[in-house]
Amino acid sequence: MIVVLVGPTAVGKSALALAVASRLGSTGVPAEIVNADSMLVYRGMDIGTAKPSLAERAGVPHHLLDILDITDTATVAEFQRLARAAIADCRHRSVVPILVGGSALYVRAIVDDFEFPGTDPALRAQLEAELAAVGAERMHARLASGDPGAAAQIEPANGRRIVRAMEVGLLTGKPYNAQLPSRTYRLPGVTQIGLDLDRPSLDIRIAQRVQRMWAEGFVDEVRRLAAAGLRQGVTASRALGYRQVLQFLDGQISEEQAQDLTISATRRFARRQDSWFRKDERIRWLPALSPTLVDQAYALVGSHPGHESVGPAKA
RNA sequence: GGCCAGGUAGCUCAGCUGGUAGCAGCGUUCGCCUGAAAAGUGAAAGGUCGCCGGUUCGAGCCCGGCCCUGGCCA
Repeated sequence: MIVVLVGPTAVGKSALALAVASRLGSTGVPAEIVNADSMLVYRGMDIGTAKPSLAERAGVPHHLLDILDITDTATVAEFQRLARAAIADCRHRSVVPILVGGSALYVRAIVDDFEFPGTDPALRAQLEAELAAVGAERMHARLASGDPGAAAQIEPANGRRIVRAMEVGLLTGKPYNAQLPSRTYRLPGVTQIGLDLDRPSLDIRIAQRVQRMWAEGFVDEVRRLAAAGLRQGVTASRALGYRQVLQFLDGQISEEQAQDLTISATRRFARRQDSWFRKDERIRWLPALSPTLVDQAYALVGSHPGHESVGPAKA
């Protein structure tokens, strides 16, 4: 079996994962946590990502934390490979993997039938340069002439997706399938648990969390990382909070603005996460603030068939 | 008490010589998403234009009075 914990930022996924892991452990079922978060993979990005501390992870092994350098570019496809390997590894050792993530695309890429067409850095760079020179509208028109189906699915202003569609087209010679695959698990015994919290409460928690980050020295963390090349990191430099603090360090905005912008950007992100997860009818939702949350989660996990044995998983 | 500026969308503001208020920014709501996803993108809702009266065919815009806010002078 495999447990998947999803939900917007700041609802308490990490804490619940630890609690469920130790609960399972106490009943003789070892469990380990597999991170499915695109920013927790970066070494040195601790405060701003609310990464579980070493002390917190002491009892439970965590996978896929601190595996990339700030300047590396994280990608879904790569993450998919690593996470599936980690899950397979757990299963071989009869350990229950608990996948924790806030990005539906990442989670689905790991757990669902999901295949990514290849990529080519040089081609990508060339297309991106053209996009920058010509603009999204023109690129969209070009896409439309070669692959009308994809163009119809992609917004004319969405340069990012246009470039990727063109890249795939040039690489495979086939039209780009701009449709997401159906929601079907490729792994057996998946229990997906979502943490639910009303907007006002979540907004408050987000604001408090960001303020706490500042109090814990977030700005210094970013300053250190900036010296280590954070600005060169394509993905890392865009992380919530890090981007805003970089703008502050560059003198574009005030520190107070950086904090306010971080809060509002995080709120917006939480909304996007929400609309993503709400569509997945396989998720079992639990009230995030319930005093019996751990019991409820454990009940869902424990009742799942496949508890006793799991066949060799192919990943 | 006098002078000046200002009171327009939840917030910050724009507004033509008076002719049905702005594709405004932020926020909110809803949607899209296959190698940057803590990314990228689309749409919608929302206003008795401070209050009362006057001029006018017609006033957010002109006139008078009042209320409120900020600043300057006493």
